[in-house]
Amino acid sequence: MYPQLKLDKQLCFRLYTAARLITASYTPFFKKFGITYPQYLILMLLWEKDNQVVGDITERLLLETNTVTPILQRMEKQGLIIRQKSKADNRKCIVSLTNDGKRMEEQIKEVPNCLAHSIVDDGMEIDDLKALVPLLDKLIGTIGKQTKQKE
Amino acid sequence: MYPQLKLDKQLCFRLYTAARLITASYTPFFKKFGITYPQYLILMLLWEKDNQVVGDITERLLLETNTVTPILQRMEKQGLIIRQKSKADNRKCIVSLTNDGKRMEEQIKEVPNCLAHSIVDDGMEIDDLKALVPLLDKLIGTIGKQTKQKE
DNA sequence: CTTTAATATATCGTGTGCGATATAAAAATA
DNA sequence: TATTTTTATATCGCACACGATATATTAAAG
Repeated sequence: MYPQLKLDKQLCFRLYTAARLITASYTPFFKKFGITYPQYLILMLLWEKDNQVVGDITERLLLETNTVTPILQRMEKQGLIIRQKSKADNRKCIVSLTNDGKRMEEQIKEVPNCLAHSIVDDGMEIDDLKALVPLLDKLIGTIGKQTKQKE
Repeated sequence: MYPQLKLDKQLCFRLYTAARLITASYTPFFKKFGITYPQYLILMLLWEKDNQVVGDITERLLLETNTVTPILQRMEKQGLIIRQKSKADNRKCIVSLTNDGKRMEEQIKEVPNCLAHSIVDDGMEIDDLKALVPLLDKLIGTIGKQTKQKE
C-alpha cells in the first residue's frame, strides 16, 4: 500500500542487514580466540592505547556503560584485561591489557585484511568499499548530532 | 601498531554503529505502539502480503528461525498476529495479521518519511542517502554469496 | 563545612541474534 | 511398505544493546 513501508525501500534495513552479515563473517576468525566482535572492538582500542578508563571506551564505541561494563567483566574473567579503580579519582575504572590480551594483537592483525580481500574476491569492488566510508561517517555524524540535541 | 587494526579504519565498525544509531532513532516512534524495530520489519512484510509462512519471513529478513520464532511469539502475545499450522503441510506455520496488526499500518506509515526528513534537516544530503543504497545492496549480495558457499 | 548537584560506573530486566540441538512432518529411497 | 533423508519450525543457552535505576565519589553551592 504505502511505498515507504516496503522493506526494499528502507535504508535502515540495509544497514541492519549489512552490519549483521559482516559481523557474522568475522565470527569464524574470532572463534579460536574465544572472543566476540564487540570484544574485538574493545581490544582494538586498548591495542591503540592501553590503560583507558571505561568512559573513554564508551565514548569511542558510542555505547553506554550498561553495554560495555558486562563485556569488560567477561573479558576480565577470560584473562584478556584487568580493571582497577583509579587512585586519582575513585569513581573511574582503568582498563588494562594482560599479557594474553597483548599477545592476541599479533595473531589477529591479519584478520581485517583477510576479510576485505575475500569480499573483493567475491565481486565487491574496492572503490565501492571505499565509497561507503565517508557516506557512513556523514550519516553517523548526523544521527549522532540528533541524539545529542535531545539530551 | 598495525594500521588495519585502528578502529577508524574499519568499515565494519561504521556499519555496526550506523545500524545501531538509525535503529535507535526509530525507537521513540515505536514506543507508543509497543513494538520494536525487528517487529516493525515483520509487520512491514505482512502489510505487504498477509498470511506468510515463517520461512518466507526468515528468507526476506535473512534471519534464522531461532531469531524470528521468539519475536513472532511475542507479537502473538501482544495481539498483533496469529500463528496457525498449515493444513496442506503440517510443518509450516502461517503468520497472519490481526485487526490490531492491520490497523497499525495506517498509524505508522509516516514514520520512515519523518525520519528521513529529520536526517536531511540535520545536514545529511539526500543524494548521499540515495548513494548508500546500491553500495549496501552490493555488499549484502557479496557477503550473502559467501555465506551460501559455505553451506 | 554541610548540602546539593554532577559525574563515573554498575546493576537489572527485556528483546533480540545466533550457534547448537531437538522435534515433527513430508519426501525420497530401498 | 518400511526406512532414511530432507524440510520446517521450535527450544535452549549465551552475549550483546539499551531503557531504567542504583551506588559511590567528586565538585559545586550555600
